[in-house]
Amino acid sequence: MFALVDVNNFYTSCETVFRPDLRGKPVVVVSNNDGCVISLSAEAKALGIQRGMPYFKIKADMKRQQVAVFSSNYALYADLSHRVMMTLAEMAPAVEVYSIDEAFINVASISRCLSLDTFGHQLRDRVLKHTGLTVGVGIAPTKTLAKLANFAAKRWRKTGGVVELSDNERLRKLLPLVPVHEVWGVGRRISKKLELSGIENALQLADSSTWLIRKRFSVVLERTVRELRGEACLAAEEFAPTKQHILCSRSFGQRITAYEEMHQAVCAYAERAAEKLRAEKQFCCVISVYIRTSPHADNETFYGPQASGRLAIPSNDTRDIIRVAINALEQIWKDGHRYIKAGVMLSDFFSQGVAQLNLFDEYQPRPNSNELMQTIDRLNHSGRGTVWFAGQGIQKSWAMKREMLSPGYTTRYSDLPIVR
DNA sequence: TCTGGGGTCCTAGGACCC
DNA sequence: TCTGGGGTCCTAGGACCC
Repeated sequence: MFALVDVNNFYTSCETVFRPDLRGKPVVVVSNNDGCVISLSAEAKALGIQRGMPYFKIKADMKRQQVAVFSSNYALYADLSHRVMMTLAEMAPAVEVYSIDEAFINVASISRCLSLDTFGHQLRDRVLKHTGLTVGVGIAPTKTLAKLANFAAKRWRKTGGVVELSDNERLRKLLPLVPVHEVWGVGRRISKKLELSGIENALQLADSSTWLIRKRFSVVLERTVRELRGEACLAAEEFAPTKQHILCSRSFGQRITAYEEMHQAVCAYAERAAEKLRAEKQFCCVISVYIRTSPHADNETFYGPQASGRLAIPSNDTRDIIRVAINALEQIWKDGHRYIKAGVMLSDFFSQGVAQLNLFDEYQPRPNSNELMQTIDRLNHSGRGTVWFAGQGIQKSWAMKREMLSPGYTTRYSDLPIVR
C-alpha cells in the first residue's frame, strides 16, 4: 500500500503561513521573472484566475480584485518543503520524496498496527502542527491509485482530506467520477485522443484492453491501465536515482543585445549548474548552451541555437565548466537579436572525476580542485555573503525581475518574523 | 514592454556492425 | 524478375510530471 501526501496549493500556502492576514483571501504566486501565474489559493481560483496566465495581462484586473501577488521565493518553499518531509520521515519508515510538495509513503508495515485512515489523519494533524501547511492524503495499493485517492481527498470536502482505497467496492464507485485527464500520466494530448474513442473517465480507462492501449498509445499508458486495476507497476523507490541532466536556465529581466552581457549570464548559469552537480556528487563530460529570442514576439524572427562541448576528463570544477560553456556560446552568438533567455545543461555523468587517465592525454586534473570548490560552496552556504567568478560581472542588468518577493522568513536572520 | 524552470521516459529513424 | 537477418548505439522529438 502507498500513501501519497501532498501540500494543498503549496507556494501560496507557504506565503500565507507567514501572512495570516491573507488567509481566506485570493493569493497568487508568479513564476521567475514575474512571468506567469504558477500557484493560486482557492479564493484566487474562484475568481477565474488560471495557472499559466501571463502576469502582465491580468495585472490590472488582479489589482482591482485585490489579489495579493508574490514573486517566487524558492528559498522559502524549499525550506518549508524540507520541514514537511522531515515530519513525514518521523512518522513512517519509507518516504520517497517525489517533488517539492509531495511524497509517497510505503504504508504496508503500518497497516498492521493501525487503520490506514487513522494514520492518514495523524499525518495531516502533525504536518499542520509543525509547519502550518495543510496536506491531502490518498492511500491505495498502487501509486496511480494513491494519486487518484489524493485527488478525491481534495475534491470532496467531506472526506476530511484523507481517502483510503483498499476496499474494491469503494474504488469502483470512485473511478467513474474521475475524469480521465485527472489520471496520473494522462495529459492533454492523450486525454483528447482517449475521449475521441469514448474513454472519458478513469473506470473506462481501467476497463480498456491493455493490448489495444499498448498498440494505439504506448507501454506507458498500458502501465497506467494496469495500475488503475490495482496491479502495481511502479515500485517504491528506496533511493533517489542519480540525475541524468542538470539544467540552469533563466529568462532575463531585460532583453540582452550585447555579447558581454550574454557572456556574464552564461557564466552565472554555468556556475549554478556546476554547484548543483557537486551537490549531486557527480562529474560531467558534456556541457551544452542555448540562447533564444522570444517565441512570442510576432515581428521578430525566432533564433534559438544550441551548441555543446566535451571535457576530456569528467569534472565538476566550475572553471572547466565555464570554459566549455563560453566556447559553446561563441559558436552560436549572433549580433542583432534581442535575446530573452539562456540555459546551460550538463550531461554524461560519472560518479568519479578521473576514473582512468587517457594514455595519450596531455590534460591533467587541476591541483586542489576539490578543496577550492568545497570552499566556495561552503562560503556561499554560510550565510556570510557570496563569492563568484568574475565572468558573471557585478552589475547584472540582465538579472530576473522579482518585484514582489516576500521576506526569507526562515532562511535569513534579518528577515525572521517578530512576535510582539 | 511584459508569457517559468527543471526533470523523466519512450519511440522512431539513421548509422553502423557482423 | 530477383537484393537477408539480426543486432547496437545515438539523437531528436514528443509525451508526461511537478
